[in-house]
Amino acid sequence: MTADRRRGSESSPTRQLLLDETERLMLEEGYAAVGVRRLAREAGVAPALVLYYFKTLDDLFLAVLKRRADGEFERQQRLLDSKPPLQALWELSRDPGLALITEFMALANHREAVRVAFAADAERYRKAQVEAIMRKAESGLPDVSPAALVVATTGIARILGMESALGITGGHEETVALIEDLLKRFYGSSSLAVDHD
Amino acid sequence: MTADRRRGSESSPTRQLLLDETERLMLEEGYAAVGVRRLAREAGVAPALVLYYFKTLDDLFLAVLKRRADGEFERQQRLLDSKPPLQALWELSRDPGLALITEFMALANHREAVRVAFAADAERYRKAQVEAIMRKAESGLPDVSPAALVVATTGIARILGMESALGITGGHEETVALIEDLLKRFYGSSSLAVDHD
DNA sequence: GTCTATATAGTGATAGAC
DNA sequence: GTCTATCACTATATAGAC
Repeated sequence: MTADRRRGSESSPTRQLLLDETERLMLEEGYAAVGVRRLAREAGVAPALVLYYFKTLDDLFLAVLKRRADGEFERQQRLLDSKPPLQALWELSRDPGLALITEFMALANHREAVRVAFAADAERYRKAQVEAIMRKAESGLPDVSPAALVVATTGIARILGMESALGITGGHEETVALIEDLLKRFYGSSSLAVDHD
Repeated sequence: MTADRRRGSESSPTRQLLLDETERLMLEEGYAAVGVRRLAREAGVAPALVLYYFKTLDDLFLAVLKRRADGEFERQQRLLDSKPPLQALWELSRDPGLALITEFMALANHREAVRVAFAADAERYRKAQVEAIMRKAESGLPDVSPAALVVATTGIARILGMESALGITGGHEETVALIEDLLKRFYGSSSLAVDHD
């Protein structure tokens, strides 16, 4: 299973370094900044070495996506179980660290292989989120579809993040206040001070 | 004012054709498919002619954005005044024709000139939307910030469109049902059957 | 207003030496 | 596992003929 799409071992330090630098480049300059030569320069290796570990750029992006998705899924599950799930979701989706997701969303529009993998991950995450809501459904929860709550909550959080990145901020404060007020009403008035880190 | 960024008259049929083909390419294959050679081939002209009308690719994208923004703004204002504004906004933001906006959003991440112009347009649209809500604020409207309602309504609609384009559909039906139910409660139970065209 | 021809630089990817 | 050298192709942009 390791034979034809990739050379080198999965645990190779160089390979990990290339994945790290790819994530950094995507976050700091966008996915378009990631190329064989540029990535090699950032990592301090020869361009051909990038293609030794990742036969194509698709393979590189897919590897970044996979490493992220696995790690983040576990983090999500932990948070979903540690506090009211909708509130956990709101905080998770507003985490600036999730900017990489936005970048992958854009990338998915232009690379079919990434699109397929990204969509599969997104559905997997969403399924787990809906299940967490249903699992912990308490009396305070309104009589609406858990799936709709998940989509609306994460969707608004992500739109706010995307717009902010473009310098669009009109109405953002009011929207954050509205959502956090609604969460407060759903879950009672425990502190909702969101700390991102 | 026509001198140094562009040659050719603003009403030139060839220029209009290039703008049309750019929009079509962006919608069908994404902004990355738009280049001097490709666009020229699609329009059936020589590559250099593209650069005769648009000195740089930035100028081309900016011209597409401007032509769209002007036309759509008028359409938005008409719809905002012809029916309950939040409902108008929901329908407007779900119009598949707005997929071009998503493409520009992605493009804005990678072209500073486009980012600035796009952000200015977005703030202008949002301002007009909030004003329409306030202008027609009726008894049925809930006691929440009009700006928050605008951001949430348009944001959810746009996220649904973006996800659909990637093949992510989990929870979408439920979300549409939730929003349309809320709109019904806000505005009474007049027909909400959405017709996109 | 439209074209050909070209300049300069970039890209992803491969072969093969070490 | 890492390198140099190179292939084939694309990019934006310009100069100047018609």
